[in-house]
Amino acid sequence: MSEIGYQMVKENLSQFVDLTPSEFEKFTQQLVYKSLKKKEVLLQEGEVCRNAYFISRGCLRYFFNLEGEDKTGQFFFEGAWYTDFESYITGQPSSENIQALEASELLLLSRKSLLQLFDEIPKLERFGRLIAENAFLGVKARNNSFLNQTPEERYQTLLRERPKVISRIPQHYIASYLGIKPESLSRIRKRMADNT
Amino acid sequence: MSEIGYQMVKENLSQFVDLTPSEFEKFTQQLVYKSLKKKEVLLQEGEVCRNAYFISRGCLRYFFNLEGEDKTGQFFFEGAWYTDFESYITGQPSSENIQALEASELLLLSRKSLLQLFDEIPKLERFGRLIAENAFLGVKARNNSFLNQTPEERYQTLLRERPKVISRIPQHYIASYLGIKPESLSRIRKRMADNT
DNA sequence: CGCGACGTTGATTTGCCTCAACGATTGTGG
DNA sequence: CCACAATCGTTGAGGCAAATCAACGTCGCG
Repeated sequence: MSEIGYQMVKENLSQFVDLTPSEFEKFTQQLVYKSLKKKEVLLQEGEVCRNAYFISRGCLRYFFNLEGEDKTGQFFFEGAWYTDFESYITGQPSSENIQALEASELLLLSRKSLLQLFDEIPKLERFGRLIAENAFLGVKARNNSFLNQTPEERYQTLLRERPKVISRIPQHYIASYLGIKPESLSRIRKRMADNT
Repeated sequence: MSEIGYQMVKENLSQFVDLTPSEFEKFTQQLVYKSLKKKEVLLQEGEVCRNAYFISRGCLRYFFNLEGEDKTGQFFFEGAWYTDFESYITGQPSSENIQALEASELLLLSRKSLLQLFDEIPKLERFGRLIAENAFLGVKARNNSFLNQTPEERYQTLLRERPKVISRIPQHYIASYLGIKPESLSRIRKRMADNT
């Protein structure tokens, strides 16, 4: 594991739980390094998601493939964890796809390793719970954005609150995330530019 | 607590965790009965959601109020638990409203009581975790419905998978849940009837 | 260098929204 | 218990935003 990745995991964990150096060591020993090329697919729908991914560099998205069309669920950047919880926890095949949008470096934590760590370091359960709670809040916020906002408003929220998405993600993926077509996002942007 | 409510909680709990009669007794002793009239509001946005609600009779919805208009997040029926997790856990003011859509009977479990029960009956933590996991899956499924389906498809899914919603919830609330106006739902129904 | 991916623009269609009106049903106060 | 009012669902006309289909320029990568 790279020194930088090591440091990033440490910072991430310390937000949730206080580990001694030796406990932290135990944690990192379970992590498996994986590098990904741009556009490489990490998990295909139908496969079981056996790992949680810590992104030490790059970014991921998860998406659905419907009738040949991609629908982006969410983007994740360096410093974050992602996994398909449902598949990870239950061992059922995943219904989503996970893909790197940039050349990325990941640290993989298998379900098996995580459960073992829970045994060895009980206070890690707190980490597990807080990660799950965060995931819940994120999904619910996204829900509310669909319920309460128009596509244009969702785009403006993105501009305001997640500049990384705007600056690093190709526009047609953003459209797919907003639930509209690339042409429509192009026109929304044009409209907004005209009204300035 | 009514005998029926008692039995329903027992059935609910037994899906998640195995309690001895005396443990179950401890649990039920913490529950507070509350009855609600049709349309009565249980929690207003801005208030802290201090209780989880077990619905022993009737149904609830949670909704947002935007510019005088209601946007329904979800419906819940007898036999289910609901609470605004974010507010319940953090103690922050809730941004949603909770309302009974029928005359309902609830059993309230305060955050304080729950934490105390976790201490007394450690295996209840499992119940807490599973409830949270279920909630997560529910929210994510709803997310996917917005991302992957048209309003008409969402309505058809509802028809197929949640007949209780169709038969017991007034149509304009269903429209608000689907993210459309009552007039549009009426037209969708007409369209579907014509194409039969 | 050439090809494919990406973003833009135009013309047209489609589905939902808005505003308005109108029965039917529900609920309430006298 | 009835009469009236409010709520609810439906329908019509017209507007608007996104989808669709098509074309085209640019950029990046092999």
